This record gives sequence, C-alpha cells and structure tokens, in this order.
Amino acid sequence: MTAADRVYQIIKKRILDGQYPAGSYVREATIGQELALSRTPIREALRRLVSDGWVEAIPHHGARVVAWTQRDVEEVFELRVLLEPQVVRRAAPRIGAERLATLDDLAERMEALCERGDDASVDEIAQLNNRFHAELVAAADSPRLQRLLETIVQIPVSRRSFHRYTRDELHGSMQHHRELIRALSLGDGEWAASVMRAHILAARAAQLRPAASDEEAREPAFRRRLHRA
Amino acid sequence: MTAADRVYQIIKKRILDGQYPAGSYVREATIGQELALSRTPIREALRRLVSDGWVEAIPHHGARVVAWTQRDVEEVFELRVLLEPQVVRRAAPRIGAERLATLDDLAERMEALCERGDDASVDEIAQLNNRFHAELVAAADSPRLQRLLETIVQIPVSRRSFHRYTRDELHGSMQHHRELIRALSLGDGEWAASVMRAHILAARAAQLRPAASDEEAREPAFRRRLHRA
DNA sequence: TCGAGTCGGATTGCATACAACTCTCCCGTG
DNA sequence: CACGGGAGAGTTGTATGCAATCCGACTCGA
Repeated sequence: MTAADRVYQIIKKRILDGQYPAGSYVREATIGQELALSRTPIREALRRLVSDGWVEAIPHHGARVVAWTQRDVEEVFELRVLLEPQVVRRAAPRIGAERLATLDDLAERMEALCERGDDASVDEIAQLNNRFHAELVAAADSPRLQRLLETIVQIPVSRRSFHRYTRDELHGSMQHHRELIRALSLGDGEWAASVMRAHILAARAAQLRPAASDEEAREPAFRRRLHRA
Repeated sequence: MTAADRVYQIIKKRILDGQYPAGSYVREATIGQELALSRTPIREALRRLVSDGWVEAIPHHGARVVAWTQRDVEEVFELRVLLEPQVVRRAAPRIGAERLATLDDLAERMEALCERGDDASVDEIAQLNNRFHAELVAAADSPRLQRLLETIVQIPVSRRSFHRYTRDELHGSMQHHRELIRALSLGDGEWAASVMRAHILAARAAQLRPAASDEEAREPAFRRRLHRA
C-alpha cells in the first residue's frame, strides 16, 4: 500500500469523525507536515477524495470539505431507492448458503443490540448494518453497482442515522432484515427488492423528518393523530 | 484550465479513438515527452481516468486501458435501465418550454438523418442522440444522477452502437424520442420513464445481439421465424 | 468617504531529481 | 534439464524547489 493510499484513508476518516468539519479547507502542506510526508502523496489523496465527492477542489485555492444540504440527502435517497433494491434483485438468484448464514448471524446480533437500546448499542448496530449491506452488495456480484453505491451512500449521513430512529422504527428495520433473508433464501428477487425499497424509504422518512427532540421521537405527530382519532 | 485537465481530455479522446487500444499501457513518461510536460500533470490525469473507470492502475506497474467484456456491457445496461428512466421521471415536472423546443429540434434533425441512412448520417445521429440525452439529464437537475450516468455510460460502446441498429430499430428509436417529448410536455413522468425504459432495453437488445452480418441485420432471426409461421 | 489599483502573503500547479518497487532475464546449482 | 536466486532495466512513488495564481488588505486619488 502506498503512502497516498494511507493518506486517503486518514483524511476520509477525519472527515467522517468531524475532525475536518464541512466547509473547512484541507491544506496540503499542513497534513504533509503532520504525517511527515511531502505534498505529493497528499495531493493525490485529495484528488481521489474530490472525485469520490468528499471534498471539492477550488482551483488555486484549496480543497474544501463538502457541506451536505437537505437537497443532497434527498438526492442520495432517491438513488438508493433505485439501486439498493437492484442489489438484492441480483443477489437473490446468486446468493449461497454460507452468505445467508452470515446475514442471519448479523441480523441476530443486531436484534440483540436493539433490545438494549442504549447509545453504544445503536452505534454498534450501525456498524453491523453496514456489514449487512456490504454482504448483500457482494452477493449481487456487480462491481459497477458496488462502486456506484460506495460513492453514493457515503456514510456521513448514515453514520448517526440510526440515532434518529424511534424504537419502533428500529424494530421495523430489524424486521426488514429478517424478511430480506427469507426472500433471498427462497430466491425471490422481487420480494427482496420490495422489502429493500421499503427499508430505504423508511430510512429516508426518519432522516428527512425535522430533527426531533426526544419528546417528539417518542410521541411522533402521526401517533398523536391516532390518539386523537 | 490546468495542464492536468488538458491531458485528461487528450488521453480520454485517444482511448475513444482507439489510439490507445484496450489492454495497452499508458506510460507517464511517454506522454510527458510527447506533450512537453512533466510526469506530474500526466499522473494526475491518469488518476482521474482510473477513478472514472477508463483505465486501471496496476501498482508500481502502470495504467492500463480497460478491456470491456460482454459482462461489462450487460452490467452497464442493467444500470442504465434503472437510472435513465429516473432521469425523465425527474425531468417531467421540471422541464421548461425552451428545453422542450431544443429536444424537438434535435429529434427532427435525427429523423431527417435517419431517412438517409448512410454511415456518416448514422455517426451524426449518434452525436445528436448524445446531446438529446444530455438535455434530458440537465432537465432532471440532479448533479449526482448526472455524475453517475456520466461515469457509467462511457460511450466506448455506444460510439458505434447505432451502426448495430437495423433500419426498423433506428426508426423505433426516433419514435421513442417523439413519445418522450410528448410525455414530458404533458408532465407525465411515469409515461416518460416507461418510454425511456423501452428505449434502453431496445438499445440493449441491439447491442447484445451477436455481431450480425449485414445479411443478418436485414433479415434477423425473429423475422425469419415470422415468415415460417 | 468611497473606489480603484497595487502589493504582499499564502496556496496550489508544475518541473525535476531521487528512491522504491516490480518484472524479466540470465546464470548458477541441484 | 529444471528450478531458484540475483542483478539489471524500466516504471512508478515520493521529495523538493520554483513558478503561477488567487485573495485580501492597504494605499492613493477623486
């Protein structure tokens, strides 16, 4: 692995961690000094980050961490609603018993963590969920689809996304996983695709909901409407 | 525009022209000498081409022009069938009269060229067709969707693709354009999406058909079946 | 006081030199 | 004769220095 590769991962991690906040500039010389490298590999890493959409290059002025707007989030979900169902549509006739067992294991571990419900558990669920989706993408066996999703999903949102789920929504998400596994084990791509579509739309709804207080999260508007009825 | 940008376009053009054939290596020093530039901007251009999927980087060994397999073509069509309908689905409620007029003009010019049917006209149709699709993508007003399609479609195939169309198929393609314009002018996104889906699937069928002799192209298998029946 | 021009600092863009790595070919050995 | 090891050439990876460009502040003039 070259130095440029390492720098790429380091900067990416720092963006995700919020160490490089949105809108801030990433200076070649600064990072170079810090990592005891010349500007060359840093330049190369920044170029890759630009083409992956993590930072934007302002000519002769620097590389700035991109700021995500509400519209960006909507665009991404719109594409995920198309692409992620296609992942499982392809995966259904291709997936093997071994991978299904892995998915089953991941689902089980997520459910166990879901029962606890504390913040640390939710973080861990997010990680397992990423692995779950990665397994599905691998089963789909389409390098281009994989690459598209990698460049699109860009966990800056989904990193903390599970924290926006209500307990019911989190539970529903676990149900989706189970149903996906059932559909895939039967080789029913359209069933799996439908579940995945619902899965993504649910995530979208949680994400686009105005940042709710805990109060609102436990007693969302639609439920209040139900109670009044 | 920087030197690296120019090099990027030059190399890309040469790959499309077949000047750099698939599987051949693009040497940094060679191009540098030829363009009287140092390796630095060439390196940068090659990295962009790698991330755009035109060449693949073999660590410490060079950048090789990617070779397209049948499977690659199928993968691309599978994604286009998803993404291009989404383009017009979005475009329908957003497109303005001016752009519709442009599309109409392009369709008309393509039809006129279609009547002639010689090789040069087919080449020109291909260019106009690219502009037609570019207008649609612009109307969709989704930078991410635009970028995805740009990295996916990569005219290495579709460059000569129209030459694989039979006269009937070419005519059908023109019909699709007209129907798209009608649907878009009525703001009917689902209609437009359906037409586009058919449009892409037709292109796929023509593309995946085993390379036909002129004989085969004029008298394809399905037509022979019709005659026997 | 406001505006235009200019100068300075900071940053990226590019050129050049050197280091590290990989592959190949050849030679020696079993 | 087959196989392993090592040297060499060629290519990419990295460091460094200089040039070009951009932004902001300051000064000068109206």
